[in-house]
Amino acid sequence: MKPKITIKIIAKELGVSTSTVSKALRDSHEISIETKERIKAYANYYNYRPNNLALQLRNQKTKVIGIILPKIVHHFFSTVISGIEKVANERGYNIMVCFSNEQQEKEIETINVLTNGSVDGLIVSIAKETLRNKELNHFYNLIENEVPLVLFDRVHSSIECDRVIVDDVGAGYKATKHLVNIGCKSIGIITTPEHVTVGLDRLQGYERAIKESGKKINKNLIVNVDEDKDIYEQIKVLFNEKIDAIFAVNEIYAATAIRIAKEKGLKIPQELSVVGFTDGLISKYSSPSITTVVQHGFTMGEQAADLLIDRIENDKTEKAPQTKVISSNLKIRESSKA
Amino acid sequence: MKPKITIKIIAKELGVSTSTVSKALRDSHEISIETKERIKAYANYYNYRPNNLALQLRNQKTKVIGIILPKIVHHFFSTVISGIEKVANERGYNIMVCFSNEQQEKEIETINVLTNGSVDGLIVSIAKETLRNKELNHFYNLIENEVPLVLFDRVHSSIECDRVIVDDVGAGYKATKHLVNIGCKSIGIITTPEHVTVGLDRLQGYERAIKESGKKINKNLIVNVDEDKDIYEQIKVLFNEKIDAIFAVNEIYAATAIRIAKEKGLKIPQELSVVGFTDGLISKYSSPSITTVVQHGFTMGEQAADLLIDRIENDKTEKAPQTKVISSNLKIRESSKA
DNA sequence: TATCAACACGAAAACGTTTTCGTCGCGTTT
DNA sequence: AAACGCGACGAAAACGTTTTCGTGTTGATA
Repeated sequence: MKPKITIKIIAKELGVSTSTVSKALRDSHEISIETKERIKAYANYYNYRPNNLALQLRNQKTKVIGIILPKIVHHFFSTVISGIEKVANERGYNIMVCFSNEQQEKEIETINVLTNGSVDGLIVSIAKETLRNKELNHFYNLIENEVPLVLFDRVHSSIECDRVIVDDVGAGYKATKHLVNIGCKSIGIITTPEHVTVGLDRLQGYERAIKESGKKINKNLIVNVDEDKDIYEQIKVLFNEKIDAIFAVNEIYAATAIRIAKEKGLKIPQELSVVGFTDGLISKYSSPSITTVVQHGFTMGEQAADLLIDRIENDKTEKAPQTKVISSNLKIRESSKA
Repeated sequence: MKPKITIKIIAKELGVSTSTVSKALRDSHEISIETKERIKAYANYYNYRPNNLALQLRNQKTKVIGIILPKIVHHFFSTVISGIEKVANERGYNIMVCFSNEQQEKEIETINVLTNGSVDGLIVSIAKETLRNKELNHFYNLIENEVPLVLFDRVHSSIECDRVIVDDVGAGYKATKHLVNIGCKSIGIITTPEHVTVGLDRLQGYERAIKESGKKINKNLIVNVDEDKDIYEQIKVLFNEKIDAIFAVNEIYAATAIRIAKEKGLKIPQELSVVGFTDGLISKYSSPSITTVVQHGFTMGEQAADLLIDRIENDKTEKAPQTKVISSNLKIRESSKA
């Protein structure tokens, strides 16, 4: 990389001091018109651009926000990034994206690296392993050190910071209620292990809707998928039960369920209705297209970024942490008959 | 954000100089054992971590690589990021991800921001608008200034830098050949506008395979999709022709074609075989699952990162630009009969 | 006792900015 | 003629490191 032109060089070449150059470039009234012209012309000719690092060090702010996600090859998460980036960009920030790969160790490491001056604040969705272990010290430390932090989607109530979440309970309720409304009598649910809060919440919504319809909760209709094992086989078990509907807490589970149903010769939606979660490409393009709870990931990203940047820039206003609940809605498609 | 502890503070508190603290923490032999112990204990107690910004400024390197992509809510691109991140992480780098949104203006702006000291090098996939305009000055400037640069997937031959590309011609050939082999007589292709090189290359492979099979190229069987208009309608036109197979240069086009085929009552693969590109979730989970050219995005990301970091770290070895061609292979699924 | 090496540490520069606070010279005012 | 003000610029500190080059003290050696 060729060395870039600096204020120092300009100063030396033009026989003035660095202060003069700096002031001239910022159009200070302290500098005479002629000198300003001379300096600007030179700077312009050599395409001078101030060095970011130096500015960041001097201003004690980076104008960068760190994002830590469990993974990225994932429609919802990449959509959120997209929303964050839009707002960040509008408000003059760049984003630095890192992944925890669902591992606590990497999450901790990444937080450490980023908070050593590389970013002004953090937007995080917690890794599964961390949620399972309930080892949240690295987050408590962030709070302790007053690092601007926004958690989204995968959050934890003991971490006192701004949050952006989906109304997962409500969404689970809506999805299940829809199935009840179209006449389904025996509704199964495919969800995550209990430590993943989003899955737990959606399950709660499911249970409320079931009870409301006057039925009891049947444990056999609840599948908690352990992603370390074979997903397909775990879901298949559900088909041993007599069911006429499935609510899956994500796209993959829904698509897998549909595949199994087809293999079993079940007609969708005539014999089995399916509702998924996350309005990704699978739901849209698979056939039958899948009724889903749309999560508005882009909006979540936007809100998270706004919350974070507000927090960064209004350090004075020690406002209490906010929680933004993004309401989800059902997009009804072919997999559940109207 | 609470002020972090610095070497200066430690020095003042312990009544020594900053040099001593710095040396002690790096275990220099110049410092006595006792002093080292004292300083380390103090630093450890207060959880001292060196400030990245200061290090970057001093070392004149950031250990950050910039990534500029046309978009992120896209299976292939997010997979590439994933590969880049893996290697970057292993080799001690962080990634800063930005998007051009396919717009030349934003691409230029982003390049400018990132190269003002924020990153040590750049991995870019060129925006469609840039390719259309053929305005590549911002890339020529990078080369001129010897900024380490790796282009992937969407490249341009006039930019002299390392590249990682798919053998798009070969992939297009393989896909079409497969259709020919299974007995298809009239094969349509759904591709991009001509300025997108990847689409053009795949078309070239298609044409070669068609000619090889002893047929003429029929212009009516070639659809160049303009993404600013309605994709569905443009693809629909192809169905006016008598076809028994379609090669689509991406997942969305393939899925859309399948949808239209189903609406028209065509059986897949009995009456129409379909081959897509990019082995994303749609291809895998849609039904029928779609035969696709798998692009190995993860590998591409890994290679791109390795090329870039090599370039960054071996500034001395003025090696000629390399081009890595990642060969793709066909994953045969239900949408094309064997 | 004078010399020298080794030891343990500090001063200062450097990375590239911005900003506060001089300071010099010149013209105007009383 | 002395005082004052102002225009135009420079010196220096600051952000947090690392590293080169001193320098003062101690103990051993000649």
